[in-house]
Amino acid sequence: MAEEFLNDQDIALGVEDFPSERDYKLHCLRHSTSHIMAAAVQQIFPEVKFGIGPPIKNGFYYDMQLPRPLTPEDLAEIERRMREIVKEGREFQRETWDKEKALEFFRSRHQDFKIELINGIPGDTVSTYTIGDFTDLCAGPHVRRTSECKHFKLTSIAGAYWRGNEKNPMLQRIYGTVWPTKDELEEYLHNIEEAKKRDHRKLGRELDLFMTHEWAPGAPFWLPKGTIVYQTLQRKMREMLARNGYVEVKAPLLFNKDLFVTSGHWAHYKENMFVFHEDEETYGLKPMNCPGHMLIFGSKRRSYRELPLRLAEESVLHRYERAGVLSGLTRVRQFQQDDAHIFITEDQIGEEVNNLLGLVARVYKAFGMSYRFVLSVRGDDHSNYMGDPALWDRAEALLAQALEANGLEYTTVKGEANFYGPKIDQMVQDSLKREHQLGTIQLDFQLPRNFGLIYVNEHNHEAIPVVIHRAIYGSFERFIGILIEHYAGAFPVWLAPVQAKVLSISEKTADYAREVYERLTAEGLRVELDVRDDKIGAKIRDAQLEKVPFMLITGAKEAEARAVAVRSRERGDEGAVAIDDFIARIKAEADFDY
RNA sequence: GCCGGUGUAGCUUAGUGGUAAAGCGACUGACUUGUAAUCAGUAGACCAGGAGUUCGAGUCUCCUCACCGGCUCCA
Repeated sequence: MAEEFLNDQDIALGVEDFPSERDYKLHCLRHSTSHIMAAAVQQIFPEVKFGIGPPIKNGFYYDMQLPRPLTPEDLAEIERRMREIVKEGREFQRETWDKEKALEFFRSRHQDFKIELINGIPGDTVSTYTIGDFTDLCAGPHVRRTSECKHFKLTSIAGAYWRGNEKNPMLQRIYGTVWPTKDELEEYLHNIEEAKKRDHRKLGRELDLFMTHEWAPGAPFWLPKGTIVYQTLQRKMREMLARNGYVEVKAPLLFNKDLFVTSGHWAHYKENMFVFHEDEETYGLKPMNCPGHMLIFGSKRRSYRELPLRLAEESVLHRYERAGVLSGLTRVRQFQQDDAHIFITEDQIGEEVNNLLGLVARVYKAFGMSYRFVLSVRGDDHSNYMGDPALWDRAEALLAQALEANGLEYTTVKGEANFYGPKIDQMVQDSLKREHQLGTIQLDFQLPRNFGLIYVNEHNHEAIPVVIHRAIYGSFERFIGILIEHYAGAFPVWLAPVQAKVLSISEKTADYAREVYERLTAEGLRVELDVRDDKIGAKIRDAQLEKVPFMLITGAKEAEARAVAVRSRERGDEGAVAIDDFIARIKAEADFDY
């Protein structure tokens, strides 16, 4: 560890908790810059009350209560004062104080949040760090001097509840980023700009994939090109499920509230449902397919010989998401899932979850997407969950075993389980590295009991089935949103809304271009025709911006030879080939199954 | 839902109290083109919606809606 960099007392502090020295160094740098920001804010607003100011991925933030909302001009002024503090090269001075002394100190400065924090710290002492006239409660570690923190930028202002609880007061949060070198800072800012170009909301509009309208918040319109992507994903998934023992059903979208009372959604999920009244009855749009599938299972006497019974459904679902959380395709109110409910015996859980994890791996491999698994288990307060704690223990253990049996890395998160059971979620990142949940495998010991579901086992006894709720894409909407960003809009041939575009050199060869277009269309390919009175360069530019995989240039030479000059989206001019040869090639590329 | 911001032509933006602009796109015409933008012309906006202040509002105030960045919550 560079001794110049760190505070003497901090050199041994916590380094072993980090995967590398660089991570440790970045942690200190970010945490220290957060203190510098707080010191600058205190100069401008002496009455500020500080919350917490931790380092985070790529930067840091500090939460604070201020007399008025911050403006972008404030950020510039804070940055200016931070640069002064950096230039001064103030030393980070660590001290250990008795709690009494700390309480007195922060009380005299009306730092209510710090007092709350001190009271929550075990032991008799706390540590503080001082840079010049700014002293903060802090466990450390920090860099030696503020001059280490040169390459920073404040990035945004946001609101955040004190201690993350929406019943607590909302503080103002300033986000910033900081790096060891100027180049790294610039690279980081550049990468963010680049990532914004891949934003699915921007590309969705530019590529005519989907649109939204203020009269239907949270409900995307799928335009012709987006609908091709949507339906292609549906078709490939259906084909795979059909090969893997699933049957598809279509249940109603609108149900009497009694269904949801029975399922438990009325008690636990009503706030997220669209509910209305008709004929003195209360109805709800289904937010999930599971209750309908429970009715299908319960509609007749079932035998163990029917299990596993895998009911798939892609119906439209509605969830009332709070207005502030809607976002593009990744958080919507109306969507479809590649949903299925698998009814099994308790003995079949391990094998079924194993098989499912295999399907998941197969699908995601097709897109080359990276992901991680999260095992969500229940929290400490069992009253939030339905059913016997012993059943929960069993369910949680079975999911962990299946992950381990498949050699999959996962993290366990307490308190994230559904009210009816634990689950394995699959997380992926969008282009800005924000994480989203896609696939999910949820064990459920509760819902079948609520619906009184039974099957007759091999001993002619009645038994209660276990249900697995599962989706591989998650929702089509969110999956496509992620996929657009993953490919930056340049879909592979099998998924591309337009697989090839025929471009005529001039009007003289427009007839031949049209002939090629009709020939390819008749072969079942998705083709567009551009015979505008424009230069070939302009047509290529447009097709390239539309991210069409193949441009087929047709001029006099090609008409003569019954050929097309192929230009690849990725590789440029590939020369002329016979029409039939091109058809064979593109069909080979479009031939695809999970 | 909460905090902050934004909303001007299909898209990207200019316009800070006095007659709504530009580029791209669209349309029309000319050009007939060989691998990322040919030229010219035309049309297109009650400035998100509503209320108010003012002689006068895209511009100031208030309310509503949508969107963006976060928080909380979740496919």
